[in-house]
Amino acid sequence: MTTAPTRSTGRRRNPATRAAILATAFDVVAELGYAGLTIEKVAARAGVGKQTIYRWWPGKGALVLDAVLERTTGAGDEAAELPDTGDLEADLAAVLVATVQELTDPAFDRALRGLTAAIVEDAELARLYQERLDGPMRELKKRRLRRAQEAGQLDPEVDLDVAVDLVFAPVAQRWSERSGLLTPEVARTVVRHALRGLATPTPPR
Amino acid sequence: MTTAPTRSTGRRRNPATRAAILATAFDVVAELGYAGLTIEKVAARAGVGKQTIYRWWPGKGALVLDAVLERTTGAGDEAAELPDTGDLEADLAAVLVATVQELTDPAFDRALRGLTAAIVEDAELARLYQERLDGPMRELKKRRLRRAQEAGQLDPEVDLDVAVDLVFAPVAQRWSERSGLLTPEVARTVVRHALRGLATPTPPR
DNA sequence: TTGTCAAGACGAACCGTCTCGTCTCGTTGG
DNA sequence: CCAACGAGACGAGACGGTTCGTCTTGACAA
Repeated sequence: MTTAPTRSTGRRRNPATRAAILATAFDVVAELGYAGLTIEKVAARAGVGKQTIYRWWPGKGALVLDAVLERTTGAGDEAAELPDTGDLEADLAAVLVATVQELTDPAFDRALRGLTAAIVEDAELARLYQERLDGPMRELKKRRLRRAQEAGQLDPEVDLDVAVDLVFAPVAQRWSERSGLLTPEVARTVVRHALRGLATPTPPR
Repeated sequence: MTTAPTRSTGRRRNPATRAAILATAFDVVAELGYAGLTIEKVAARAGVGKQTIYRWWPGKGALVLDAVLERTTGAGDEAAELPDTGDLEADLAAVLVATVQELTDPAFDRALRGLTAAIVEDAELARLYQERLDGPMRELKKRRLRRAQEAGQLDPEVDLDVAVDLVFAPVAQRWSERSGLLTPEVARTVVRHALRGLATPTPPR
C-alpha cells in the first residue's frame, strides 16, 4: 500500500490532471449535490476523458472523498495539534465554534453533505473516511483530552472515544439532520455541559 | 389541510395497494440500499403500475420515509411516553439500549441508512423527517427530561434540546458514521456522563 | 515498448410522463 | 329501486432523455 513496487515504465500520471479532476469534483458536488454529480459532468468540466477518472477512482464516493480531503486543512497534517491554553473548555469551544463556522460555508456544507450521505450508505467508503479523515481528527481531540485527563481536569476512568463523541456528536448531528439551529452559542453550551459530565466525579475538595 | 372539501366521487384509493408499495419499498431499500432502489423495481415487485407510485409520492425520498415510518413503532403514537420509574439514568439507558438493538437489526439498519443518507442531502425531505419522525420522538424525550427537571434532578437552566442531543447524538453518530462499536455498554456510559453534565451544578445541600 | 491521455461510441438501466383500457365508486334521473 | 353516467384509481407498458460503466482509437510521453 505504501510504495508501488511496479517498475514504472511508460508515461507517468499527470498531477495537474488529478488536481483538476478533484477541484472540479468539489465544485460540482458543492453546486449540484452528491446525487447531481455525475462522472460525465466532472470529466466534461475538467476537460478530461471519462476513462481517466474511472482509471484512478472506483466511483463517485471515492472521488468525492478525495475531493473533500484535498480541501480540508489539518486532516493529514501529522504535526497539527488542537489549541492548549490550559483552559480545556475554552479550547474545545474554540474548535467547535470553528467547526460550526466551517459547516456554515455554503460550498463546504454542500460538498460535505454529499460525502456524508455516501458514507452513511457505503460501508467501504465509511472505512476509508474513518481511516483518512475522521480517524486523524479524532486522534487530535483525544490527545488534547488526554492531557487534560493527566492534569486532573477529567475523570481518569472515562473512555476518551466516548468523551470525544459527547463533545462533538451533538453539533454534527444538528448539522446533518438539520434538527436545530447551529450557532456558536449552542456549541459553547454543548461543550460546557459535556465537560461537566466528564469532569472528575469527586471535586478536589 | 384538515378536511378535503373535494366532493370525492370516483373510485377510492386502495389501502392494500398503498401497504404493498410501502412494504416492498422497505424490502428493496433494505436489500439494495437507497441508491439501488428504483421506482420501477418497487412497482414491478409490488405488482403495481409506476404511475400509481408517482401519483401518491413525489419521489424516492418521500416513499422511503413513509416506508420506514410505517415500520417504526411509537412514532406517531400520541399517547406514547418514555418510561418513568423515577430513576432518570436507568430510564434513558433503557431507551438508548433499545435504540442500539433496533439499529443492530440488519433490515432496519439498511432501510434507515437509506433514509438517513437521503435526509443529509435533501433539505425538504429533512423537514418532513423532522416533522413526522424526529420531532415527535424528541418531544417524548423532552417531556421525560422536563419531569426530571421539575423534580430537581436536572439543571433548571439547561436547554432541553441541547440535553436531548447530548444524550442521544453520540450513539446516532457512531451508527451513521461507523466511528465505533455500538454496544449497550457504550450506550449506558454515554447516558451516565451526559446526565452528570446536565445535573444541577450545585447539589441541593 | 509501455502506460497515460482526450474523445467519444456503445448497450443497458432508469428516469418521469403519457396513454390506454379496465375497474370501482358516488351521483343522478327515471 | 335501479340502471346509466362520469370521476378517479388501477395495471401495463411505450416513449424520449439521461447517465451508467466499458471499450476503442489515436496521440503522446517516459
